[in-house]
Amino acid sequence: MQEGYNFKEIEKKWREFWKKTELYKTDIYTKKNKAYILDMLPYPSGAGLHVGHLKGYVGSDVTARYKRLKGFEILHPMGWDAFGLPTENFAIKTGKDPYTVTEENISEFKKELINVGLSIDWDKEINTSHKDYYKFTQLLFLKLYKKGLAEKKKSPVNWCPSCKTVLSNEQSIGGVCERCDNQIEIKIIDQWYFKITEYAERLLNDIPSLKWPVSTKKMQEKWIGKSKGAEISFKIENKDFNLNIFTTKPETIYGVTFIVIAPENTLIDKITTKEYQTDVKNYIKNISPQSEIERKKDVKTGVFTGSFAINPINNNKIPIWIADYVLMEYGTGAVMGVPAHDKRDLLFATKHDLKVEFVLDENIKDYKQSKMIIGEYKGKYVEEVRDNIIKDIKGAKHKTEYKLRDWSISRERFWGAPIPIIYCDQCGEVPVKESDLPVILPDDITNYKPTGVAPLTKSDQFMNTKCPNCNGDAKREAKTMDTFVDSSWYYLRYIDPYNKKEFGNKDSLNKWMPVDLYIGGSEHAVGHLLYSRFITKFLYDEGYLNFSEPFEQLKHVGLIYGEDKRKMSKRWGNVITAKFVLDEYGADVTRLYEMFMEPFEQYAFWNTNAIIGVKRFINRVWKLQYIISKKEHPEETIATNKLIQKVDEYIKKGKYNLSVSEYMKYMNKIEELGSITKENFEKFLITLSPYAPFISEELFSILGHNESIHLSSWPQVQNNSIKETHITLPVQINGKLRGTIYIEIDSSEKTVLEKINKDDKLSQKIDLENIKKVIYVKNKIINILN
RNA sequence: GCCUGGGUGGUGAAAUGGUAGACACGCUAGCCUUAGGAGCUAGUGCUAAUUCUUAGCAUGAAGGUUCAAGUCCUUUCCCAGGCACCA
Repeated sequence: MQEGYNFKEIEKKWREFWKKTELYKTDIYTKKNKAYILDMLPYPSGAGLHVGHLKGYVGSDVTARYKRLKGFEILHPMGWDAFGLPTENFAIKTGKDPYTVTEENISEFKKELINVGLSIDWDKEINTSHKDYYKFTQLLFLKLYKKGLAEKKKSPVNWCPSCKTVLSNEQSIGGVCERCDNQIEIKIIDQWYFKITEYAERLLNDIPSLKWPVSTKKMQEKWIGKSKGAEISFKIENKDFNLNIFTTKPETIYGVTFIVIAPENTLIDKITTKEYQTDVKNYIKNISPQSEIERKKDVKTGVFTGSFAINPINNNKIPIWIADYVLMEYGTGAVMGVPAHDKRDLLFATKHDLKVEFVLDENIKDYKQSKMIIGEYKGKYVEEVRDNIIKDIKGAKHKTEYKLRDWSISRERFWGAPIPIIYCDQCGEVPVKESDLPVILPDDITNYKPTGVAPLTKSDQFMNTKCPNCNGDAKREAKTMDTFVDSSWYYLRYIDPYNKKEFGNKDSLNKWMPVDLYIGGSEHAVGHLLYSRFITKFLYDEGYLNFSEPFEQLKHVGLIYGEDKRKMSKRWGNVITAKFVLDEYGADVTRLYEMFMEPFEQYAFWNTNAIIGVKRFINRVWKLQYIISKKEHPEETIATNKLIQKVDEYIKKGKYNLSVSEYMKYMNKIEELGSITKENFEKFLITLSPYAPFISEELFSILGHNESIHLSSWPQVQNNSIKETHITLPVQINGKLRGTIYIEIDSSEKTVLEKINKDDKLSQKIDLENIKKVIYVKNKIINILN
């Protein structure tokens, strides 16, 4: 009587065994080659872990286990992005404190991740909300501060009226809050910034060297948004100052018919003439409360200032307007209006009856192919004359602009790392001494409710301190850091998580970094991934690291949607929890199915019905132990070699779905042959073990091994073993498939034609006497043209 | 509008320019079973017919290159994701 496969007992047994034997512990000081396989730091939300979260973790675990079998020392850690708004909001809602909420969520997440059989070294677990971690987040702040790369400035910020906090540009894409989808307002307040813009050029230049998805690299390039052009200074009639504009097409200066400045531009008061003051005030009053999203209209509103500028190339007098289609944040907050060669300027000119003057015979397909039609350089291509024109314009210079803005990092919320700054009446803004870190979050706050004022101001215990300079009474900065700061350096901490003095031991960091394979969702294409690159470059400059890119290879995991094709969410009731699938089908089946259902990077709709195929497969794997035979079939050897090669290739390429197909093909073959040798069975189990670590471990031990399958080596392909001797060759006649013939491998054209001649069916279809041409690709195809 | 990806059976999907649809789900028939939402066997792109065979048609559409195109080139339509007044 054959026993069925009882995953519940068996998986439990091996989970305990792996824990007890510390099977997945990383030896940081190893002499072996290293591989750092990392998942993006999960946010332990109260909603729990669902099947979509698992997919990425299984993919990285497959790779980690594969590389372990290939003889690498593996660092495959896990931790928690534990600070943040949702936890704080949940705490407010339930009356619990964020510490407890976080602990509960982490423990739930961790349990499921262990159940799924990830080969994680849990000794290296990190938690960004733990003081031993955020001490170094604060240290990072101080290091940046000392280099002038962290600074407080009053500036317009994205404000979420619902979360009552500031958001970064990356968190407010499209003018809505990333967390709650509310519309963003623009507020002008004191905020802390990291000057990522200082690194714009380097962040851009290193993109080509990354083994990342093209789309992500392109997104970063666009986000950084480098444009080369010129800054041109315009004299203003009857005024003693100039107005600077930025343009990428300085050659069109001949066609400037007006100047437009942004409504937020501080020069407006000085430029506006008396008689236009009321108009201008009204205009600005009407547009300023509007959010950016409302400003993105094709209607180009604007108002005349009453003043005129002088075009430096031809001394033409041109009107200066104010319009909200000009953005203060980019360039100089003023543009030259060239309606003939700019769509927006044309819309504006048409609406406000402004002149249109052509400069170029514009080539619609390629601007570079346009020729000048007026001025000194008439008849020449734009590209050749640009530099000369910049030279010709008095007060013009080459200028490069970036769309990238500084990184806003301060938040008016409680559940984050406090910014280590002290305000002293005598000394002003003073950084906390490094030796005084961490600045610990207080435990005397019970009401976190967002009011717009940082909650930490309510804690006297926290706020009151002494000035590190003069020892006088002083107050602490009450804002906390955005969680993206926590996660901008965490990948370093896994290497040396207990280090009390530094981010991590320098030698260890340099040995283990960069991350060899980084797996996570594409939603972090510009936020987290750009911040991490910036921080790595900064720490490189500071001499802590000898590498300047943190993630060598990046792979995105596709989202899993609910069975109803909507995003998995409590709101729709379509969440398939990790717990449910693991309880129902076990870890091996869950893992295999998540890898099998579609290409890894692709989004998918969950389908519980389809999981049965993998379940059947696992049951068949279990039954292989009953058909072990001493006699090896030649086809069995061929199939085994092929399996090893294919799976090897597919894991390397991240084509996880295709390796699962290979296992199934192999299984079909073995069942057809009716037996398998112990040796081949072992090889099969080892190649399967990265995907199905439990059943492969159990069967390996049943085969008599005392040591874990996960400590064995990837099987070798036998080169001198039996190879396929015959193949089926497709036969085409005039380009159409008419049949196949079974031939010896590497047969000559002559042999093949003879064989076709002997084939009753094929020879009837071909006029073998009148062959015009034969195309024979060895072992691939033969095409006979009559 | 711009930047990425994609359009292949009833479904998820495979295919270094060389037998399109591997592998799996589903479906159909049969076996086994008290039962099947378990298991096993066979079949399954579409359309014809003279149906154990054969022919034609099939990878969003239209052209092109080639002995040969899902794959390369040109035009075009549609879908998904991202960005979007960046001068």
